[in-house]
Amino acid sequence: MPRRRWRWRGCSRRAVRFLEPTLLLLLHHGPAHGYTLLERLGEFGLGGLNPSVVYRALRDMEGRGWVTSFWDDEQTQGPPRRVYRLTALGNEALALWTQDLEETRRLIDRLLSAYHRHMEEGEGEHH
Amino acid sequence: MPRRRWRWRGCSRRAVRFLEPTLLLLLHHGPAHGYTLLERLGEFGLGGLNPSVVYRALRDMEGRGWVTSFWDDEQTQGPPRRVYRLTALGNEALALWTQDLEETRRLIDRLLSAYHRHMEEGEGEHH
DNA sequence: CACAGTATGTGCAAGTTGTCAATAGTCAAA
DNA sequence: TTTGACTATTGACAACTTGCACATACTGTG
Repeated sequence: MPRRRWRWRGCSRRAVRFLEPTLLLLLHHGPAHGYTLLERLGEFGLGGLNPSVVYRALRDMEGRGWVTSFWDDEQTQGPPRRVYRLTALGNEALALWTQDLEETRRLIDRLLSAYHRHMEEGEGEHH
Repeated sequence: MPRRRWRWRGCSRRAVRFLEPTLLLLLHHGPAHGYTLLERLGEFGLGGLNPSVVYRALRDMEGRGWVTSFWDDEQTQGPPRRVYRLTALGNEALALWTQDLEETRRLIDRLLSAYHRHMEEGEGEHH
């Protein structure tokens, strides 16, 4: 019963892994509504994520004290909106996340350079 | 009930995400035993993974036709060992994986450069 | 034989992610 | 004034992934 990783359920597997740091980064620029954040995710290649996933991530981050939220006073076309604001703790989390991202990038670099090096030597043959 | 992402159960969360391409890369150098692969993972920063995870990944990849396996004839100190060998399909999978890794790296780069750029401008303040 | 080390595999609990659908407000056309 | 479209947020559940504990089995040593 092999797991079917290749099916790539839903739209994105990689995207969600970077959802949290991206949200933190967006909020680092200033408070924002969930819906706005959802739209701006596209700028970082995380477009097309299911809204539920994004809202859930925001609530989770609130649970950890990384962000706070309150209902917006202003009237808009639609139901009341929640505004999220980064906390000091969230700011630290962002810093930790960037370290994590840098490590991840080093890992990828090592992998890719090993791959390309071996490709040049072996002419792309697998033995 | 916030999920506790920060607890980082076990040794590694990031590591498993790069397990498959790393195994494919190692096998690209030639056939190998699971146990050997397990040990060599450390070279790519994936050390300390639970053996079960690695063996399971290998069996899964076999299920997808990326690798084949057979029992080693040679006697060694221990039970018979399984030898894994990359298939042509696995070779293609590796190529696809590297594309995926390159995209991921671009994504990380975008995120990190946005972070650092904003840090320089804003002097590290979050609003 | 008991035990340590090598080598692989199974099962399940716990956690994560995707999808669907519910809710709820505003606006505009028919 | 009902219908539909768009804005916003949330809850519940199924499907999937991962970690851990343990099972198995073979070899060599005291």
